[in-house]
Amino acid sequence: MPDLFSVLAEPSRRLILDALRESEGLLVKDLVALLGLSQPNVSKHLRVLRTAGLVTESPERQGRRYRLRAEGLRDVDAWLDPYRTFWTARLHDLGDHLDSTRPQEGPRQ
Amino acid sequence: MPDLFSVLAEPSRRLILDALRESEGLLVKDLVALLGLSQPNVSKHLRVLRTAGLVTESPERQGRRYRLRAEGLRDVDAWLDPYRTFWTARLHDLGDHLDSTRPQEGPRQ
DNA sequence: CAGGCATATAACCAGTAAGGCATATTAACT
DNA sequence: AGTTAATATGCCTTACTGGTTATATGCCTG
Repeated sequence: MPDLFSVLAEPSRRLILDALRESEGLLVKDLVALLGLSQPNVSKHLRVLRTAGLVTESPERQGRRYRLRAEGLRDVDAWLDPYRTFWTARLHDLGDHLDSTRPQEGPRQ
Repeated sequence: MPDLFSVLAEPSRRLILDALRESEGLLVKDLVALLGLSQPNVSKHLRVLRTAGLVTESPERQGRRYRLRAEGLRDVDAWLDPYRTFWTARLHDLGDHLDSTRPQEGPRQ
């Protein structure tokens, strides 16, 4: 129910996503250890993320493995899109001073 | 001080950005009329957006013109980037089954 | 210089959500 | 079944923030 941006507004939540992105699946306890957050806190955040479609959960021998579901972020990407064309236009106007602030840029589609 | 995602988490704020994106500059009163929000409310949001570097303000004959500053969104784009590669990879691995399963966002598992 | 717009700011209220602690649930193992 | 490990949930408190109303500021214009 809460929209994607609100979900991402929580720093801890982004940390969780980052962690999951780099590890292809983690147990709650791993996240707790990794991020130094309390277990209930992590569980709560995971729930929000799951509801938002940003992570998936699957039962495992000892615990539940959470994995990133990056496709959930496509909506953000989509929202960003019209703005993106905007700033590329700008870029061209201003003479790439923008690029210098950002090493490797993967060109948008 | 508040991070970009928190700023974007506010629906009204996104509306303002959208409006500015499509109009190349608007006065506060225009935004008020356009979005049906109260003037102080709009002003507050604009301040947040300005602080976040998402809009610029310039004095005008009768009022202040606010313009979109899309480059401010590059950080979001940058954050998204590693995830983006992720989902393109996935897509390619799984043979687009993701796309088909995502007409309107499936219920939670 | 007075009056009026346009906008910002201040003070305040209310909803909401994060975090902590305790407890419930579930699952494996013995 | 009893114990333990892993995770989820409920309750409570607290902090933050959006929204409103009222007021201040600044700028034109007459």
